[in-house]
Parts: sequence; structure tokens; C-alpha cells
Amino acid sequence: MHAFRSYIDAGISTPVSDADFARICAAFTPKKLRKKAFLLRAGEVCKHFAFVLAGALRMYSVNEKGGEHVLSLGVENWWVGDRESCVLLTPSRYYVEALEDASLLLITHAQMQELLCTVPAWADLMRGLDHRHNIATQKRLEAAISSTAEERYVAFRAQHPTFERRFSQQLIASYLGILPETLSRIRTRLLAAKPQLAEVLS
Amino acid sequence: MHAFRSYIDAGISTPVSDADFARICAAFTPKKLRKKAFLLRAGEVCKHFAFVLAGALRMYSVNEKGGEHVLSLGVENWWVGDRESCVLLTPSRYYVEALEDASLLLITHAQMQELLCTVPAWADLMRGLDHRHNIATQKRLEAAISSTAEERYVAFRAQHPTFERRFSQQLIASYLGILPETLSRIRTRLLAAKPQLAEVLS
DNA sequence: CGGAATCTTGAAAGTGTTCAAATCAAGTGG
DNA sequence: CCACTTGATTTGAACACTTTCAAGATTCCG
Repeated sequence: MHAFRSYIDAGISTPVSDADFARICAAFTPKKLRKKAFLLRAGEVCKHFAFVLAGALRMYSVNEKGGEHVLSLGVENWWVGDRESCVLLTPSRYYVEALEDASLLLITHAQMQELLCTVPAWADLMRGLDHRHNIATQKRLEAAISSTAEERYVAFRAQHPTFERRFSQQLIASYLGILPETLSRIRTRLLAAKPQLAEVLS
Repeated sequence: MHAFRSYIDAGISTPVSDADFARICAAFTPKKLRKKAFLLRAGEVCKHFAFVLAGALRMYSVNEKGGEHVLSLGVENWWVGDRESCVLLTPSRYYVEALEDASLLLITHAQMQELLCTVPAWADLMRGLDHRHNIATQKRLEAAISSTAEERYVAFRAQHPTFERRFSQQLIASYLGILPETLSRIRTRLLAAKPQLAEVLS
């Protein structure tokens, strides 16, 4: 919980009062998720948006041919959930699955709306979050439509240095929109060109 | 201006008061832009975020090889601008150019913050906007990493039926992340397969 | 009527995918 | 501790899709 308060204070100009923090906490429900457990499956309505206290999750879609595409990776201090389904209460097209044992704080859209109205600092925080999320998604989109797989992988490594060791290559490949085989070839190619990166990659 | 008020009222639960609408209008500066004129060039700070009253604009980046990539198309009742640059006041990597003579309402980030604090309805509206923008960008990202060019084009046509006649094929191709030649071939292929679409495409 | 931009079409090259097999790694139960 | 199973990664060859470069055809405007 202390980590949660630090996260909140880091996102706004003046620290939240104890009273506001209590209000915020009251809106959330703690939840633990075992590795490989699901928070959401396609077809279900995403009742909760989740803040990740510990662990890691992925949100992904599955196409007709059974191929999976990772839309987002959520680790400590990130949010996961299908915004669209959560807001409109429509069935989701996504799965949200724990990649590691995870500790979450859940909030419904209704409780979120309530918080936004009653705690101005929370509204500030969420606005900043939406902003950063918008910017990050747009950058990823730009990379997807304008860069080669190798460029996207190099950029990904620069942006998320810790993900390389934490997540499997097939996961990263899916996040980048390529096949695991392709990522494997890219890595061998990069290693051949820049052997000094060996320890970072292995 | 009447169109602007309709846009606002459509996005919130209860219509804005005259006083609030006056406050909102006071925060904006009208601006006309001739076709091919720029609202923003790469390297500049995006001082204003813009609401489009009439006309059309595109935001695009230019890579080392001179290739352009359209990040967004803005038409009536859409917003255009580089969020990141506007908020952080950092130099932008994008160009924003009028595709048709355009009529805009400009607002600085500071004025936007002011409005968000003083007019709660405006904060609601912007929250909804950020939401929809997030959802739309994520869908486009998903399409970019999981669909073929042809699938993306078909989905694009379904989502933006009016854009087909309004914008050139090279513009649409750039938006989809493919070359104009590729889009031309895709269209020929689709027409051969489904001749009944002829009048829609031409 | 030009002239310029846009769209179309072709052939060759490049990039990433598909399918298949081999190798490697990790965890389980005996 | 070893044998076994399971999943992840690597590698290969053929294939598919998209790009590149180039040349024509078409359309749009002044």
C-alpha cells in the first residue's frame, strides 16, 4: 500500500491528504492472481481496471487462426485492463493473463467515476496517466507503421531495458508484432554485427 | 461557433451553461489556415492544440529517407496537435499541415489546464475525448501489428467511409503504413474480387 | 492546351512468414 | 541424480507479401 501512495504522489503536484488517500483506497479491491490465471477473457465484460502492485500481466487478442498479439505488458505501477469494455460495459475482445504471480488493486468504472468527482487530485493523476498512455501508444503505432522489425526491437530494448530478461522471446516478439522465429533471427544478426552486446542479450 | 457548442454538449451529460460556454470560448483563439499551410513543423514546440471547425489536416512524421508517415487525419470536430510537445513544451517531431482550407480553434496547454480546473464539464469532455482517442489508437496499433495491408484497408474504409473520396490514395496509404503502389494494387485486387464495390471506390 | 501531380502497372529485390526439424532448457517424478 | 516430458529457442528452405525502381496512363488545374 505504501508503494501505491508513492505512485500517486509521484504523479501529482502536491501529495494527497490522508483523507483523500483513504477515499482512494476505499474504492479499490485487492486481488492476487497466480501465474497463468486470467483477469479477463475474450467475450467477458471487463468489470475492473487494475493497478499492478507486483508481478506482471499481458493483455492480448487472439485472431481467427489462433495467433496471439500482445497489446500491452503490465508490470509494477502499471495499469492493465480493456478501457473500452470497462467504460462501455461491452464484451471485450482481449485476454488479460498473469505472466507471474501478481498482486493487483481493482476498481470498477463506476467507482473510478466517483473518485474522479470527489478527489480532484485523483482526476489530475488520471489525466496525466491518459496523456502518457496516449503518447506511448502513438509512438508504438508510429514504429509499427514506419519501422522494420529490427528497428522496432532495438527501440523496444532501449525503452524497456528490464523486459528483455523478464519476458520470453515469444512474448516480446508478439508485442513487436513479429514471429518468435523472426525475433530469433534478428537477435543472431545483431549479435553477429555487435558482439559486445552479448551479455546484455543473454 | 454554434457547431462548437453542439460538439461540447454531445460529449457531456448535461448541456453547458452560457457562462461556462463563454469561459470556454474565451480560452480559444480562432485561426484560419490555407490549404498546404502548416500549423506545426518538426523542431518547433507545439504551442497550441487545435479543434477543427471546418476543413481537414494531417499530422505526419518524416524519416531519415524522406518518407512521410501520417499519424492522424483531422476533420470537422476532431482535434489535432502533438500532445507530447504541447504538454511538455519540447520540440515536436511532427508536421501538422492543412489538406484543405481549415478553420480552427487554438488553445494552449496552460489555458487548457485553466479550463479543466474552472469548468468541470470541460474536464468531463476532455476525459471522454482522451478515452476515445486511447481506444482508437490502440485499435489502429492492433491492426498494424496483426493485420495485412488489405485487411487494414478494408477496416479503414468501414471505419471512415467518407475519407475515401475526401483524401488522396497516397494519403490513405501513408495512414495505413503502406506505399501508394501497394494500395493501388490492393484496390485492383478487391475490385476484381468484388466488382459491386466499383461505385464506392471510384 | 500544357504541366504537374496522382494513379496504375511491371519486374526484381527485400523482408517477414510458414512449416518443419533440430537443439536447448527447465522442471518432474522415479 | 538421471530419465523423461514439456516448452522455448534456433535453424533451414520455400513461400507470400510488400517495397523498390521505373515507366506509362490518367486526372486535375492554371
